[in-house]
Amino acid sequence: MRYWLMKSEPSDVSIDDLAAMPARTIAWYGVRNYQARNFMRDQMRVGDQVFFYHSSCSEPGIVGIAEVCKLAYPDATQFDPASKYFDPKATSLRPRWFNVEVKFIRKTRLVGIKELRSYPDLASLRILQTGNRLSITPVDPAEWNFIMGIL
DNA sequence: GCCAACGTTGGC
DNA sequence: GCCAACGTTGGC
Repeated sequence: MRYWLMKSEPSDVSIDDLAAMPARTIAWYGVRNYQARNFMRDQMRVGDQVFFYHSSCSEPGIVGIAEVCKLAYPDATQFDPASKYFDPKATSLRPRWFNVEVKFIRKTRLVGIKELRSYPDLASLRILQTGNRLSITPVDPAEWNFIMGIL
């Protein structure tokens, strides 16, 4: 089992939005970065644990825990001309984008990016590295355990 | 709104 | 394959 951190803009999908979904699950649609796609398509397995992170907002940081509940499959929005995620180069025979589905586990207190940066134990956390913009990043077990310990 | 740090695109 | 131009991310 692996650990991940997944960013979402709360104005798009917040942790509360996830908790309010019918089965408390959501398709992680809209990823249009190959590295992030590859993590979902090639490495994520059902049961992997996820830190849910709010980005591009007034209080960026970890806000909850989720779990991968469905393996990657083609992202439906790439085929929808009305979607902002439409990709004219994608076809059903050759889909370009994939998404997993995640399930709400629980909310946590807000662990802001400034606090995350304050812990030497988290110095190697991927999202804290300069210039890292990946919306999905792996989290080392040691990093996961450390953060679980400060929640 | 700014801007650093990317990733992608497309002409050559 | 190179690389300049462009678009995006995301904290501040």
